[in-house]
Amino acid sequence: MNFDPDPLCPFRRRRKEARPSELLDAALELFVEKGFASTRSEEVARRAGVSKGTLYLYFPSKEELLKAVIQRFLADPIASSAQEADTADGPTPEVMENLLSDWWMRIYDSPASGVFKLIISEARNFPDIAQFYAEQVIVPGTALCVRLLHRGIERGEFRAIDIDAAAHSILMPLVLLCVHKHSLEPCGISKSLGLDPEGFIRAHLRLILQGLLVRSAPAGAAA
Amino acid sequence: MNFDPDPLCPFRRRRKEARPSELLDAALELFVEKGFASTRSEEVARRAGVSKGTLYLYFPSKEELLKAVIQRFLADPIASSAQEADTADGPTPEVMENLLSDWWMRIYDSPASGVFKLIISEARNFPDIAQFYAEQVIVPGTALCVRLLHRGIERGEFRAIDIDAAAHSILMPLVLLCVHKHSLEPCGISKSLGLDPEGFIRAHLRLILQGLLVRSAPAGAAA
Amino acid sequence: MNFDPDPLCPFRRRRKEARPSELLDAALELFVEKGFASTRSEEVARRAGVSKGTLYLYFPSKEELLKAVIQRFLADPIASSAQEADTADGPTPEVMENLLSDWWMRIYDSPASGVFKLIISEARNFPDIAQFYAEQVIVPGTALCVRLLHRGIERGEFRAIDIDAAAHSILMPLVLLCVHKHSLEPCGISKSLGLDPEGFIRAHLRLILQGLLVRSAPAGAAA
Amino acid sequence: MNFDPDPLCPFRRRRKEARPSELLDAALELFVEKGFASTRSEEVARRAGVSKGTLYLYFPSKEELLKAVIQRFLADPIASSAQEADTADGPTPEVMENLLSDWWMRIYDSPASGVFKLIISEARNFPDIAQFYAEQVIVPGTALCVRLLHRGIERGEFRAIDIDAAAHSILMPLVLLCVHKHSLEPCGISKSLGLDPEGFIRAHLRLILQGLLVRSAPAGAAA
DNA sequence: TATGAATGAGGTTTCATTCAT
DNA sequence: TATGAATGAAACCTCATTCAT
Repeated sequence: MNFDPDPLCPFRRRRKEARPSELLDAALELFVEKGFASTRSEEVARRAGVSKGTLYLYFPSKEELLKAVIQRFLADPIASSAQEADTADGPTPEVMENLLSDWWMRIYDSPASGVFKLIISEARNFPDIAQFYAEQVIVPGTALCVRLLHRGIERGEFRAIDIDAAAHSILMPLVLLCVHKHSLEPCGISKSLGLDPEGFIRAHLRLILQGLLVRSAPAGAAA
Repeated sequence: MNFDPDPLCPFRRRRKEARPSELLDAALELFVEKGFASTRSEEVARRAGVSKGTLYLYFPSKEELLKAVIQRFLADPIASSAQEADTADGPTPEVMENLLSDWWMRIYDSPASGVFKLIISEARNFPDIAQFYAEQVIVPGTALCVRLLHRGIERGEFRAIDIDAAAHSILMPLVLLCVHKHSLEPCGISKSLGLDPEGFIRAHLRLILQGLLVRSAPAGAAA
Repeated sequence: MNFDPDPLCPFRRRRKEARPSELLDAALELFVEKGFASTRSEEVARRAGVSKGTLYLYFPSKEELLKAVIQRFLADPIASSAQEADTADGPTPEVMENLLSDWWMRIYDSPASGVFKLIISEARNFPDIAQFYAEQVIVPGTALCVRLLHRGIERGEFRAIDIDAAAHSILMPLVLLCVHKHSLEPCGISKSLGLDPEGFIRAHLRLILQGLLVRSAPAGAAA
Repeated sequence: MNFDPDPLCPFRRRRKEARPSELLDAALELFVEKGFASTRSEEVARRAGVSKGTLYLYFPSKEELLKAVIQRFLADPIASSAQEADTADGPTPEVMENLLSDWWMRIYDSPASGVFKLIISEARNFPDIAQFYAEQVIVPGTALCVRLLHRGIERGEFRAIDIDAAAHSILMPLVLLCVHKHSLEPCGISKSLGLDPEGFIRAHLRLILQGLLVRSAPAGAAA
């Protein structure tokens, strides 16, 4: 019944090879938007422009699709971009303020920002996802930050604080910013936060650098 | 007109009055643990020690149960405790370090800490919950923090920084700490953070107060 | 705990004895209104002014309640009143027009009229109800009608038609009138019928008596 | 733009197009037999030879299925066949006796006869069904009858009786005959009626035409 | 006798997954 | 490869019935 002599013309091949990616894009969007359990697999397929059955040609189950989504949107943009931060040069405070904010804004603006919300929501139902997240994001992300703090301390730019705690003080608001982008903001709660992300990130880093306390007055002061 | 014998013996009454609370406790646990959509209503009932039907005697639907959970665990422990913080006295840095960490540890230790994860996960599916959270938690929580910052600036203790941004720099890690308690930690990822919550909160607040930079005062000073 | 020295004061006794009747009234109303399956037993209890449990003190199940409803509203008003019709005297056409329409209007105006709808709806689910209806209503009702027709024929007032068929021609519209009262009319369809019941019944009987055809013309005619 | 192979083979298409009809047939049978509320949707599916889920592929809910049943079995066989009756010719009494009894026997013998019982039972629960019935059946059905009566009167064949009332005297027993076919008869009560439908219909129409009264013509006449 | 909290079987509906074409 | 009709397990919710008080 099928006379098609060329079952893989260039066009179809391109479509075919793009399918998994289109499905992953659609799945990320929907999983972040509605949660994993509340997203129907048919909806993912439809948003990717294919039918329900086709989804199952590429992913054996909805759960495997979730894992593929995490894999795809975690490994690439976060871990890879972390490396370039190490090549930075110059005074560490400037590196932190500029490079860190640029680095995170790329994450914030990318679809990967939704992965944070997704993982928070689904971690307990899929513990190996949590494990994967810890290894692929938390470890390299904090390591990047820790290296910067180390450098600053060694260079005499930073005080000798608790490096691990400081890394989290620095990064956690950035993570929550991504989370809010996909949870509260779509509900119109951005006003409550009152902050544009870029502005907040820079203000945040500057506050971490300088602290709240009034700078040592002419004569000795400060706690 | 009513000749019936006492319609509710003490025992029955006590059970009846306790039921909603027991159901809400069970529901919070499970909604936080597995997510709203993945929690079967019968499971909530069973954890509260009653049968499926009994749940529907007290809440007309699973969705209304969710709303009641949010209402119960948001209004009471978070918003109310925020008031006492205002009565504090003494140097603002100390108030921040002591009172703020105590205040938040009470939240962290209470079952209400799970509400943060729950709201992040469900906000987009139930936008009025997001609204409620903004009004009941974000607004009073940041207002408390903003008042403290104000006081510090007016007293000359704090630099004149962007108060709103600073409030978020202070609070967001505390929120994410609660979120992690219910998402990553149960998966055994607490080691990655490498920090006990109380220690981190104090270190975090001290970092915010003092900043990273070495005190470069004209004459030697600074801690 | 119960000090009541007189557990059956006159008032309570009266209530108690009235209970089954009140429950049957409420049950008839609701079964006719919503159908047996769609009526919740609690609703019956509430409309009778008692609680759910009390219903089960008087009737062992919802199904037995239905049977009691049928028994109560079938035996009494229909079968009993049929007897008096036999005592009538005078020209049979007048008896039919007057007595029959009075008799049926009493049925139509009584709550028993709803029983017709109820039985039509539930007969197949409860075949012994159908049997009971046939014995208690159809048989005596048609018998009454048959006797009247007999009398008219014997007296030379009526033509010698098929008596059984004629009885049904006479009675069926009266039955359907009762059915419509409880099915279409509450939906505002009375206008479509365009007839007040009393007027229709008299017109109907007169038509049956006189027929449609033009009365035998001066010279012989008619089919 | 669509390179997919034929999306619906003939076999699948035929099944798909037949499904709704098969489901409606099964639904009518069961709704008439057991009532709407007492019919489980799975039972409808099974009688149509499909599974529970398939039913919901074609009808969004049990209630919509009911409405589709009414629509299907009302518009087609009753209203449409009413038109042909108007094309009749010849003496009106004969038209009434022959055509009307044929017309109604077709209704009686078709599955649509059950719709009368169904509507009587469910009208109050679904008022728009009652409305639909009034518009689609009562109005055209009585209009057909009214036209016949009109013609008879204008031609001098019929006396000038109350046309609307007469139409109901004619039609109501026919309707109740259909109702009984699906309520009492399956319970074995046909004997009480003692009449085969066709015989009764003809006897009924003849009685309506001729009346009960003996022809008291000046000169001898009458059948 | 009367209550109404509690139960759980059973009904409606959804949706991940399969498979014939 | 791609489709979408079909399935049936499982979820939500209802309600007849029980029973401790």
